[in-house]
Amino acid sequence: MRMLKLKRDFFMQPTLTVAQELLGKVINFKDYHIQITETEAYLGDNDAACHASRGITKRTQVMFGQAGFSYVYFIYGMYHCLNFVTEPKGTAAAVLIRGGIDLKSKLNLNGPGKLCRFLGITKDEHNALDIINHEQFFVYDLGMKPTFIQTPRIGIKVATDKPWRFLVKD
DNA sequence: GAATAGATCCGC
DNA sequence: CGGATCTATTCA
Repeated sequence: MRMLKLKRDFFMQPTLTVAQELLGKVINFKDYHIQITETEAYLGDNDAACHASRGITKRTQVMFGQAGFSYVYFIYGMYHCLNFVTEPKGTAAAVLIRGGIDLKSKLNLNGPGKLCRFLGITKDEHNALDIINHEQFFVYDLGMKPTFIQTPRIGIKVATDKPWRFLVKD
């Protein structure tokens, strides 16, 4: 099985491209291997649904940084959501990991909050990590190209006309 | 300082 | 549907 660790070049691509290409990739987090089945693209420029659309804050500053970093935010007082930053420094954009499959337990982690709870990802410990140069937290490619479908994004109230959600066809 | 809404999930 | 209860924005 081919196991190719993604380089920063991958995340430097346009965000919509990265969101599509991430499907079928595997997140290695400590001893967990999560195959990504669902992503959403968030573009800071002209995307009202993006946290960074109204300027830089302490929470969103990571999205303005370099591609290939993790962006973990805390929401609703209970759940964390994992994103990967895309685009060069100065451009706020990220891909939200909405769902995946744990390759060991075969659990279907359908939902960003669920996924992060399973992995034990927290904003305090795992935000703004460089996943290109990290021992226990990175993404690798198995060389597979799953067929996917494209739908409007979920759980937001604005910009729902943008079909920037991608999920692997079952 | 207070009020409110939000990229969520679970239990009743 | 309501609860959990953090973060950022808006209003006073």
